[in-house]
Amino acid sequence: MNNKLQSVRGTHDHLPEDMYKYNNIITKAENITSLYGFKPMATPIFEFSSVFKKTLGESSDIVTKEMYTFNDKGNEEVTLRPEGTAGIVRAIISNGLSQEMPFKAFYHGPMFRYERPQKGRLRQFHQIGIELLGAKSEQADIEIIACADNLIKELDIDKSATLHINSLGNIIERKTYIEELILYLNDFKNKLSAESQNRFDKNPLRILDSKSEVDIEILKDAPKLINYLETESKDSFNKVLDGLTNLNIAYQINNKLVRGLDYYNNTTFEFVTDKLGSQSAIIAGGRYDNLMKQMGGPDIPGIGWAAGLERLALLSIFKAIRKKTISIIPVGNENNILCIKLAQELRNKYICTDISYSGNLKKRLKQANKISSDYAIIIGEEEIKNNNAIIRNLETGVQEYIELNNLVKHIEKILT
RNA sequence: GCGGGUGUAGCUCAGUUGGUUAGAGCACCGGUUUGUGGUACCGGGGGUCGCGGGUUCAAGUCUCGUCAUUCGCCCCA
Repeated sequence: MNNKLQSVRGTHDHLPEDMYKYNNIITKAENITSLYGFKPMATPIFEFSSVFKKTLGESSDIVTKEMYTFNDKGNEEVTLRPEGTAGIVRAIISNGLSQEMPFKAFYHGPMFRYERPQKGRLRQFHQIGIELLGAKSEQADIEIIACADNLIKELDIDKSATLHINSLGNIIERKTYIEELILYLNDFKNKLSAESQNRFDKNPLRILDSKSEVDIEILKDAPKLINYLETESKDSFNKVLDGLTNLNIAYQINNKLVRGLDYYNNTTFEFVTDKLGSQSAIIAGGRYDNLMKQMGGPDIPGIGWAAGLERLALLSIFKAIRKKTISIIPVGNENNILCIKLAQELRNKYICTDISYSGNLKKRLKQANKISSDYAIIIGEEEIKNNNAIIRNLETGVQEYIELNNLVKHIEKILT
């Protein structure tokens, strides 16, 4: 195999079969989110780097080592978007849409992260997401999670996904908690795993979801974030949980769930699976009440989620719905014009029509069979002479002569 | 970024302790008297064994590097 020509590491070609599957998921997502009032929207694939640096957190892994950043010819520093939320929020500020709250956006498209590729983890991957701006109410949290749950059920992957939910509290509560956590962990600092020791200074919250057994053991008696939430945050979290219960959405409180992006607060959730190895999150999101203000816009709260298209696709079973197809087979070259006109007529009636380009009758029938056409229409000299065409059922092999004038109507009839 | 596995035809894989022109199935193309496909039979094309060094009389087989992929860590969708 000559592998000189290959796509860049961590990027995949989407061949027709993949596209059918991906488009199916995107269409379902668009339909379901529209039931909740989300409107489609798209932002550029790259932004000024500051859009991401400011929002994701200077110490986050995404910003420090995973961004595709470069200077363009005008010497502007730009970055291929590593996620969708920052761009949507930027667009809302840029376009003055903060007058139209609440604002509900649905988006999908490629994202880029320089990571080590693995199954379900690519350098160019695709996300589907929604963002709801301008709603502080827990109703928004509930609705958005319900929407994700709905999508998962629609894709028939609800049996392989579990909803994990947590509350990060507000900024002040989290700050107090982090201080306490550091105080507690300080005694064990040297016993922590190497990664966690590293996180100790950079982002201690992340130590919570360490998989190291030593860390887990140490964390057993660590202070819990939930105990540091004030009444307001606690009530809010309980309202969200209540709402989910009332909607029959099963969840698991996971107080170790800490999202890697700095802009989250209060409700944070993930739909996780155990079927994709270490890539467990398929849909993840949460509340980001400070993001817009932090970006220099008005003080408007937000909440949203993003789903990994490739991960959803790996979990879902999809069979493309094949449309009935007609193959038109001209015999000899004299009837080409007539045949292409006929094909056009059928296509105008929304009937999938294939017309063969070359070969003798045998080869053309073979071709029709290969693309699994339902019927073949054969038009040669003899047929023209008699003003008719052969219509052959490719499944049964039964064929009959139909007058050219009635051909389109006849085909419409047998296809229904 | 760290550690492990894998890499032979378009696809799935065989290739014995390193030894002559590298195989199979599927797929593809052609044929079985040329105006009838799917089945059957016959035939054919296609691989510098991921790439680059090294060891050896001799390497798909051993070794090193590299690229890709995959698993775990990390991170996350």
